[in-house]
Amino acid sequence: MQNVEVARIFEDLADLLELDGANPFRVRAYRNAARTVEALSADVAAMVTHDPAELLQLEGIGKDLSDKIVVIVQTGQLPQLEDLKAKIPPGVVQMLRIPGLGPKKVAALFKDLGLETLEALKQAAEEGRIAELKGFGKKTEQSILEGLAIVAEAGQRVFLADAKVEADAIVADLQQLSSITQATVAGSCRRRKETVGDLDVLVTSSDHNAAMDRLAANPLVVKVLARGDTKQRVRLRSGLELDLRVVPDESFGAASQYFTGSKEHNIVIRRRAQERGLKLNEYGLFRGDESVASRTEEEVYAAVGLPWIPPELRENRGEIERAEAGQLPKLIELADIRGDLHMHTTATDGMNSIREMAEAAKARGLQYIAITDHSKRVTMANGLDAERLRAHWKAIDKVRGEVSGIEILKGIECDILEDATMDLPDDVLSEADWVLAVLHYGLKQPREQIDKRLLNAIRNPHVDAIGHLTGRLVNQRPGADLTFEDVLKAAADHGTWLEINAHPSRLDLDDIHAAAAKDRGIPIVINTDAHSTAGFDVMQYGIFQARRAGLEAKDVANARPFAQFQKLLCGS
DNA sequence: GCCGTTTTCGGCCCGACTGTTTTCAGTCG
Repeated sequence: MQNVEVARIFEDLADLLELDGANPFRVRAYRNAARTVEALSADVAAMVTHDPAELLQLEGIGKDLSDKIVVIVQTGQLPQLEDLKAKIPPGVVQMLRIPGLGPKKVAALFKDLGLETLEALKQAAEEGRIAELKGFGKKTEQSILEGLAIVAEAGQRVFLADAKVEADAIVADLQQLSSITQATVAGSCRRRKETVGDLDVLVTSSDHNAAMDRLAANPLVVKVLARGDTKQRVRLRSGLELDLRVVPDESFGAASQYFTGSKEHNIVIRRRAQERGLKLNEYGLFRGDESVASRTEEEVYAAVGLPWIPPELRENRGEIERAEAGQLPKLIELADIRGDLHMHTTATDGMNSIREMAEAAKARGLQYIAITDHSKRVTMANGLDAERLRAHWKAIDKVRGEVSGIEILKGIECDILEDATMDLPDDVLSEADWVLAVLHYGLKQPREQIDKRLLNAIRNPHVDAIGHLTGRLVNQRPGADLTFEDVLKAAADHGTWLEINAHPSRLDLDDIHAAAAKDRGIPIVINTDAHSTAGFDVMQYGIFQARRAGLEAKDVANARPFAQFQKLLCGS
């Protein structure tokens, strides 16, 4: 039983309780518990086995919830959830995904009209039966039909990389308007979450109509969904929805803080304000009617007794306590990166030659790279056997002689096979400058076997680092089931490093795992996994992920100059 | 359901917008 599975059960239970009309604060307690469990690097299943009383130490977990976690871990399910599932059909829960429909309205549709599926909902809306329901009307009925179409075609969160491009373009366009004095992206996009559900853009202007008209006229916008004095919501061509907020110039700091979130972070910050006799909203921090702070985020945080907290950390996962103690990390930046230790060439499934990759890396200011083409198991990518690999390394030697000003390591991305052996023999691996071991196949094997494969690779003296540890693909497939704590301990013991793969669809390690690795003193490498010279562009997303994990330059091996990098590599 | 040197009961962040309403509930972020 993985933590995410336990969290999922609490989330499902919260949804169902909400539909059942439960006390909203009780619902929140379940959602908080889900968050806590999901953000935990330790295994709750292991805690149950070891000593269930440990669960009570977790934030938002009391007697009742800790008992429920024990039941979930021991039986794989929760009777209370099963009871509610029997009472409320899954189609009713799906209705919650329709914009504008919350628990109250969905409950009415279910109870008063007996609608149990999205199909039944559509039919009822088309027949005009919904508008007749108390609290509903023609407009709600119409928006349900539109919402159903949206849920059917997409509704998924999009990669940060895609969302950020659109948000940045819209901000740049708004900045062209002379009446707009300041503009910024806020929300989860500013926090650099790996996926983004919608976009938030904040501007300061004395003329809210001009700002909203400008956004409405942007070619990326297909529909204005709502418009008031301070807020406009639009749908973009990509399907993403974007909220524009217009606030007075003097409120920019308070509004940035407010709209950047996260919700959980802001709840704690506002509680701190309350404790100081203050009230915090998007316009400022107030004592009575008097504004105490509002112009900059720094002012707002200072007024509640904290230093400014970088957006990437604002998740209420300990950053507020660290800020209070003066222990916020100095987060790594893109400019700190000196090397890239994972990339492909035309020898396997890359688009560019060794030389082209080396020159492109050098042009971006990198001091060293490792060429890491696939090993033979990856037949689809024309993976290298020992003979071809040795020839490839000879070709790298040749380029080393031709391209100056950049170090090129002879590397390999070697598969860890399903039987827990390496795809290439030790004598070949021993000739490499850099061995990145990875799982590509058999990701659905049972946890015991995945653990065995990873631990074998970590203990192999020729393996320098494990690449994209879990093999997860964001929004597409979960990672392999593994005992993360055992993997971390082994990596720390054997001096094996762990990669943050910067590709927007991988971002593996995730922020929680990367933070746990840092705590163990395991060096992290942030690599692009570039399959072309343009592939180097994704480094920024790896940096964002590292920042959300609280990593500093000193935690990242390839943020070191080459001599120091090599020294660290030899010592490990 | 959780939490607590103000509390073991009574709180639990805060405001904008919409639609269906004649003053507000529901939804959203």
